Amino acid sequence: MRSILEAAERVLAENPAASMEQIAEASNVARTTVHRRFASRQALIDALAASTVERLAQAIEDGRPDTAPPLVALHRITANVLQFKSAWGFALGLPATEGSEATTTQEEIARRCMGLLVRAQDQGVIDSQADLDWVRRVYYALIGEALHDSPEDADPDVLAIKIVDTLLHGAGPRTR
Amino acid sequence: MRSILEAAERVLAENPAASMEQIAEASNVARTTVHRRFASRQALIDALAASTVERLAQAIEDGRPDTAPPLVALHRITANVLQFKSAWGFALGLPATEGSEATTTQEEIARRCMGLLVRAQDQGVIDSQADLDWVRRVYYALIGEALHDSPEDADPDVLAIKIVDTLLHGAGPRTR
DNA sequence: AAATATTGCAACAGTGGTGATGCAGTTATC
DNA sequence: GATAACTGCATCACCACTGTTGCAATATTT
Repeated sequence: MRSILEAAERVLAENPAASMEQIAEASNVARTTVHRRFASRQALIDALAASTVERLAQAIEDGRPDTAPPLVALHRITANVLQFKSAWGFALGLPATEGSEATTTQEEIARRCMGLLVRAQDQGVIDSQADLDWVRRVYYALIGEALHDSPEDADPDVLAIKIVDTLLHGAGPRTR
Repeated sequence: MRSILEAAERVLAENPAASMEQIAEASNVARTTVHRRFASRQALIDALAASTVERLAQAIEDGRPDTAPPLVALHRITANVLQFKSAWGFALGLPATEGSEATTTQEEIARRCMGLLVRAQDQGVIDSQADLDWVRRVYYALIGEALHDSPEDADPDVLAIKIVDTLLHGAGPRTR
């Protein structure tokens, strides 16, 4: 059950169009068995997406987004998410069914993130004029980009520093 | 010929797994005709990717990346690319064959971009400590993100300002 | 050990896409 | 206007994937 989802993660990460056969093979199970657990390919994908996004939400929660000081939370959450995504990230981009559990949780995560950004803005960590929706999307993009080339080797904390620094100060010259 | 590629762009943008049939239909042509022009599905995709990335390179060149002042070039190129990508951007993410014409041109574009960033750094527009490879990827990501929600309506110049500003200064408080 | 559930295997029908071909009608070229 | 090129259409063989089922073998429970 869980092992099938794990195998699916691995296989689909390499080839999003992989067949049920390949997934079954990767989890050392007959294709029929997969079909017995998951009525359809879509059902499997939904289950995978839901399970993964659920754990992502947990990793974020561990950073205490609405109680820790914004900067601290930002760092901790970034590091947690990096670590999680580098191992399980693929399934988060999976095309889950409209209105599925995965989608709902994703939205919940976005709300959590916005809440954190609002607190950061209130405390002057983010410019008061900033478009927080844009900031959030940039934040997401930076995380994705950081993983794009430093998959295994890099220390999540180091990467997190880089991301938060870029998010807040950009690439322009430092005036201090 | 060209009209088929244009239709393919439109159709594949909505559904990357679209069939030759759907592409043919969208270009008001019989499926056989498509097959007569493009030996295989992959050949069509390669041609589409090559043609598109070629025009992107032109749009970048129009911004004079290695003669105009870095900030000016950055703005102009960003606006040009935004405009181009909002209309034709999808095909740029297409899985072209290894070592195809499209891939080569992509690399050429990346080199052009790096050259511009180096000049920007030399002139103090970008921090002398900055990791230019990272900056370039962040730049790409910002462009992608900007298009993600403002597809048609927005003025490319306004978006370009937002992107360059974020790239150089981030979301932190303004000290001026 | 007996009963139950789970699995692998083989086989099947169904679907949908790919790529090719022959032919007849249409369009462009000279 | 004749010729050559192109197109649509119908059809074909072929393949890969999905989803189902029956059955025998294997694990699990009790």
